[in-house]
Amino acid sequence: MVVEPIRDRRAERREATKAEILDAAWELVRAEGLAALNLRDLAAKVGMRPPSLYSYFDSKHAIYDAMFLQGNLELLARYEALPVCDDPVGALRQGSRLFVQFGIEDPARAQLLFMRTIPGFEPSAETYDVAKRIVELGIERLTRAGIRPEYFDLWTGIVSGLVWQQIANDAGGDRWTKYVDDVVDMFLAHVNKHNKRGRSK
Amino acid sequence: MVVEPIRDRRAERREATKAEILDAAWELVRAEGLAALNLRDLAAKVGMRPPSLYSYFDSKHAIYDAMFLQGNLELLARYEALPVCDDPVGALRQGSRLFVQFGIEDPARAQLLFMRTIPGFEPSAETYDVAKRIVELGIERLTRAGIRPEYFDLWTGIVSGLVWQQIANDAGGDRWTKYVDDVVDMFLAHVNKHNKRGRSK
DNA sequence: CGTAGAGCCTAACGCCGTTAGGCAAACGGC
DNA sequence: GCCGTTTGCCTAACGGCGTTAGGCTCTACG
Repeated sequence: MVVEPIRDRRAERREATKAEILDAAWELVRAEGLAALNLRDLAAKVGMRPPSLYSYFDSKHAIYDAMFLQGNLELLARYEALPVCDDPVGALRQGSRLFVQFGIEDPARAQLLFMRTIPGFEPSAETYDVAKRIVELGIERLTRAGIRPEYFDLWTGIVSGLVWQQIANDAGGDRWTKYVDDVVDMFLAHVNKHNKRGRSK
Repeated sequence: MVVEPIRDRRAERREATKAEILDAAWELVRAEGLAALNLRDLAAKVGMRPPSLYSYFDSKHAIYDAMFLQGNLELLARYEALPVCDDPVGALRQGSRLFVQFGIEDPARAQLLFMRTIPGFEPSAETYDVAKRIVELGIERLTRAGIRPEYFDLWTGIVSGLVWQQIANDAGGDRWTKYVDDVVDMFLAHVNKHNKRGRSK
């Protein structure tokens, strides 16, 4: 094995510090809320002065953007780690549970990823692509379950609403799993009814 | 008719100015986003210096609170102005359409009223009561349609999700009316199925 | 007419994100 | 092994934010 160029060591160190900053940011955001993040506290948490953060991120929005990317990568990884499920309905249920679980377990992250509440923050094109891939995975599941495209928006709205409602009500426990299953059932029953009507025409 | 005491004239004037400030705040919030509201622009819009706003509101959060109250009163008024609908299902559909319409027509207002995205802002007890009354009106409609309490949360989650989804996707037109009707149908079908199963036990 | 207070002002404070500029340590070429 | 460059962090400061202190002016009222 070749010796690593020293240059890479530096880059590694740099990436490690970036990761440390992001970890601290997540911690602050979880504790105080998404919009309450501020660079002075963040810098203090990683043992720096505020302006030094600008060696690693161009702006506060760039930090949000990096967090946005991290969150989406995490979600994508979980989707891909899901055991294969041959039953299309089971797969839809599985994916929906994953999404709701992901949203509920970290409300601040859900707010960053799925709501647009920070004024002036738009995810960069690169990070947005990952978000798109996740949407595609969801669409794949919907399609396999026999749901037609005109219902996709309705479905995402319903599932997001579930997450939002659980977060807003500080709902504990795992009652949400029943909700998810209920919603999958009712949605499938509804679109199947319409599909049949459509076919019989 | 007795002459109005001058004292009341002053109070009237004061209330008028408060209303003017709130109107300007709504305008700014609609144009720039909820969190982008700032006292300097707001003061300029009503022809004052920023500190003068403190003669009318104790803080920026007090302004949000007054807006929160106004928004809820508006929604309540619309609910009460709804023509009476004897058909329980029709009434549920009617109420749901009203809610979604209300949310979509002013996303910033919906964000203020139904999401908790402003750090540190909690509606005061007084204003919160109005919000509760609205929830009760919704529950009344659900009950009349034969839906049991355990489904209330699920329903509010679904309807809020619809609003959120329409806002997030900048969806224009009135496609949402179809969505609302779809959702009402599927929800009723679902809970009726469960009701019957429950009864047959 | 004198006094109280309402309504608005200017000045300033502390916090925020951000920029400018400096200084020491680490690096890479000779 | 020395020297210029680069890196990583620093201090100082700017403009914008919400907010407070304090003063001026004009109106209402005894």
